[in-house]
Amino acid sequence: MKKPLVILTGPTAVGKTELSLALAEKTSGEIISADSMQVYRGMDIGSAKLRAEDRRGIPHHLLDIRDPSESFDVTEFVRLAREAAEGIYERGHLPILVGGTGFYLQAFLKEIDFAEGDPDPSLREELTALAEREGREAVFSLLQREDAEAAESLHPNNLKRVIRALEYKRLTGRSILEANAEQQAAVSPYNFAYFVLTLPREILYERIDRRVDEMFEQGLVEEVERLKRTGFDRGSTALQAIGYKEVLDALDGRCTMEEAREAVKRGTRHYAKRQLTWFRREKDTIWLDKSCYPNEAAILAEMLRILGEKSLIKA
RNA sequence: GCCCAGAUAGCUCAGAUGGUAGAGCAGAGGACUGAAAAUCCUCGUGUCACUGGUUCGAUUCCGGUUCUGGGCA
Repeated sequence: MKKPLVILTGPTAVGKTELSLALAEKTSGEIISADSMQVYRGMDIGSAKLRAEDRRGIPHHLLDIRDPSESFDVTEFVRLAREAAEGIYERGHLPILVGGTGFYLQAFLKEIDFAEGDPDPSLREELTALAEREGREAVFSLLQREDAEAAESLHPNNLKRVIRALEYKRLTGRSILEANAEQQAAVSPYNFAYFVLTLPREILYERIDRRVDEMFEQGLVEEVERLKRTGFDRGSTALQAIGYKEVLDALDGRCTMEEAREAVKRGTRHYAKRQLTWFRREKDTIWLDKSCYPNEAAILAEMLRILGEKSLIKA
């Protein structure tokens, strides 16, 4: 018997968090955050993290589990999310994965095996340096020599992926393509419902603009100043976050705060677009266009109906 | 009112010594298997303001009109 699992995702600012609370209440669910930036403590306003006092007593897992100076990646996410899910099952509750990091959702859902090919920081550094010195093509040609097949599937400019392919090959002696193909065949061990909440692009972009303005009103700049004081390392994963890197640029005098605000809006729009591309490609997704329902209650009713149909909850 | 400079893709602008035009940004589509809020790829026809003239041919030259900046009254 497969274990029940609900996924609630969608592009940033579509309203996942709000809906997730009502859903959890109706299904005796617990929420596992699938958000690569909400894991960081002190990054609250810019990551649109639900405040503890607004969680209505519903358990939220994988929020605030790292310092911004620490790294975090999919494998850790999968490990921790699995642990959290175990506990939820033991309590007789339903795990609800909520968040917009599609890669994390996929890795958890399909239980992608990351046993082999641990990252090698010194190799990454070396190859990055080589790219800076001689160009990305130089690194790419290494891959062509060592794993021609993988090279063919990658664009020479996509340095991160080229490095990873090279790293995997050198560490395991196998092509990353081979490993990926194996994982691709994986069947999810879960009985799941994968909801993708969406909105017409124009409306979504308006919501994004509005939300970014709200973040600034709520003190995003102060939040970044605080992080900067406690050591916000320019190389850290946390600094890849939209909203943080732009404000930091402004604080460091690289642009005006007004320019930073526009850059945050633009970056968030681009991000939402990328998320939609990702979700479109995922199989077995259930799309819910908010603009097709009169209100949240109607969407919730539809979700509950589907969950009942799939025997994820008692009808 | 006069003088000068502009008027070209949603925005900022480039350009052809006359053969109907191109960048950046925005926007759209896509990829993604240990950095993923990251990383990377692809996509540009628009009455070249309007109107006369010169010309085989004008968005490009000349005149006028309108509008927008700036200056002088």
